[in-house]
Amino acid sequence: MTSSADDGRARTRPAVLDDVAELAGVSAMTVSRALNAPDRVRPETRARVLAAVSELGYRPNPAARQLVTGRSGVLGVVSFDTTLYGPASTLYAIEQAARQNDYVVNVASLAALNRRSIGEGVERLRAQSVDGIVVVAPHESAADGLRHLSPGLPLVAVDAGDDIPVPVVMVDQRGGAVRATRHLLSLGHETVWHLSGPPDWIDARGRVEGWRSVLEAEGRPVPEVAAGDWSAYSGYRLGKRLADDPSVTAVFAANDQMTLGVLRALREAGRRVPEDVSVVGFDDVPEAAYFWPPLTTVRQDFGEVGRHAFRLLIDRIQGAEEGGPRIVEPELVVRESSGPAPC
Amino acid sequence: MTSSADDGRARTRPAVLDDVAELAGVSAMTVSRALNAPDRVRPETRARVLAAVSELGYRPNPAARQLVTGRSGVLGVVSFDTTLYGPASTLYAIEQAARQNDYVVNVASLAALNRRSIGEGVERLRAQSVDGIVVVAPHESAADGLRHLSPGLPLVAVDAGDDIPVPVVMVDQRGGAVRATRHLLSLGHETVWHLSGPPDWIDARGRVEGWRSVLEAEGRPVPEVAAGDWSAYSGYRLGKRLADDPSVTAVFAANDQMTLGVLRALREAGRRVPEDVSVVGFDDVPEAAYFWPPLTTVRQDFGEVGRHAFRLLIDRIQGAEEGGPRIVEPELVVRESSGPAPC
DNA sequence: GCTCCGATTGTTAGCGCTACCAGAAGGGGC
DNA sequence: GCCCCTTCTGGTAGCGCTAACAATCGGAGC
Repeated sequence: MTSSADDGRARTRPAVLDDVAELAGVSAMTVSRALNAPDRVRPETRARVLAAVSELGYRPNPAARQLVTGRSGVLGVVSFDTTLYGPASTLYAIEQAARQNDYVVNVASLAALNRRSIGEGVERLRAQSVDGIVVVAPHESAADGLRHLSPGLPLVAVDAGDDIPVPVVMVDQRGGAVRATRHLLSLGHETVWHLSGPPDWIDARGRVEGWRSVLEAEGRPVPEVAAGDWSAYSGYRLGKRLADDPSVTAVFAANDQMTLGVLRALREAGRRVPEDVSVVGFDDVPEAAYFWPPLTTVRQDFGEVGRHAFRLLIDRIQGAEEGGPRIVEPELVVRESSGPAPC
Repeated sequence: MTSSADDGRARTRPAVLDDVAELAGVSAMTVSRALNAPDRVRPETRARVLAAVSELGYRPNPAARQLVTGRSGVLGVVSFDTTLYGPASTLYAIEQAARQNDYVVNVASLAALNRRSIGEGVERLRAQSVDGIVVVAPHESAADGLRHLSPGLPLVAVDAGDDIPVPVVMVDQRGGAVRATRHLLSLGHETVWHLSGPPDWIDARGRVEGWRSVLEAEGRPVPEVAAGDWSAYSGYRLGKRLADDPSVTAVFAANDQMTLGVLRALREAGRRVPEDVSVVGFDDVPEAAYFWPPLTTVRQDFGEVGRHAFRLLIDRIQGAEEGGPRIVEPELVVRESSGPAPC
């Protein structure tokens, strides 16, 4: 009865728990329970409460709840350049998984990539009291940054190398590169040239290692590695050099964008793919099947990576022990850019 | 003095405002001011406070602050599939702008696109009490969803059409399509075929309109529009049909991915680009310059879009009047996929 | 009939911070 | 010397919620 005035003045301020309690004729605590622990309240009571909730359009105030429970229901994702296909896909998968588990996701995209920026990203999220953080930054500076973080916040890293003190989800870059290189050798090529990503990126390194290990194991010549920056432009620039060398018959480039540049360089030099030169990429971006020729490449399942990262983080938040790294195996997708070595 | 025990037990719980106050020998209120309104505190006092803050590693509790101020410092972004280049770039720009203004960004990626999912995305963010929301979902269902939202939360839409009750940032899709179409006509082509995006997407519609308006104004035949789904595959499939029709000499596709598919279809049919057929895309994704041939396309400045959206949202949050829509003009980038009509 | 138990609801206190109002201290004007 | 005004600092209360305990009630068990 005392609130009848409220009805008159229409809804001037949003409803709070007490308003619901009053309307339902119960205590605030009961409303709280009806919402958070339904089976600790008699069904009729709960029905009355829910009716009041919906009549008033009540929304729980997360700040108030967090203040007392200490949990926010927010996860943070720190990532380098979420414009790139890999990070964007990983972020997306994390976000989907989070939603299904009633978490929401805060992002901190890094414009630069160095130890400081990682730390800043983490701090920025921590200042919002997220419950945990996924760091997606497969760069040596990230590994470095992670080693110097103040502890106390559940944290998971993606592709950050295995020598860091946090649980990690990794794509087996090495294995992917091994598959790509073996594939080319099995087609009869004498050896394989590699255009790598930036050497300070963890996954670029893994791909170089995998490629090299196969050549060495097979006793093949190991050509010098040229490093690009993941961009199609760098692939084009480095590809031009390879195109001029008639002994080059097989190229493995560190990602699909670079490969696109290589394809263009080869074409401009009049070398046919795959008749004269075979080309293999990495990632399997959605467009790769429509490159010309359709690209043989190594598919990374970023969705899987994101889901693992989420799971791992939740486990950490709930206090589980730190397990070993979760490894996601990439898969060779053979299309038409690779073929038998020319005679 | 009363806290000397704390030092002994090492840091068992995180420092709070009172701890800082005690260490600095001031009241909690003064600490709060030193941190939030530095010029309302004597410099020496502030220095003492800051020293105490850093000695204790104090971090303000955002939940507590929000509870009393009513503001969270969090912005929400609702977007469809942040894996796509456009949404990802817009999100990225918003995030960068937000960071520079001490906001953080909470994402809700939509897996499906319909009125309900938009509403759910907004509700999910609102339940976290974000200070405002940007909806990046250039789809008619978004416009629809936005019309049915409960009010009271600052909201800005990106590319959502101009008939909705929220401020909006738009790329002038029509203008971009006009430029692309005029460019092709100016090269001597009799008319231009269009492969559109899904017709329920606002920007797909704008591009169709722009294209059609030029043809009609110039009195050219208006070929039937075939609608794809933005994917390279759909471009390929529809492109095959065009490739079989020798009267087709100029194609404008609704985005760069679809254009990639078209290029492949043309090549498979033995039609040369640009000698036999000219092709123009839309977006200017980073790879477009490395397609074969390098793609003439219409560049959208997603960074600009994101920055505008952020600005607009902040203005709304601070209670500014709703201005007209902000329009971002796209720009034609001429490369080598378009050339003179064959004689 | 009385005790005891579980199921249900209520009461109290406090999470960490800032708005609001007071009070104290210092400086200028007469 | 006194008053007023500005500058700085402190006390009090309360934001909206839930943890922890207390209270109540109906019925089972004897």
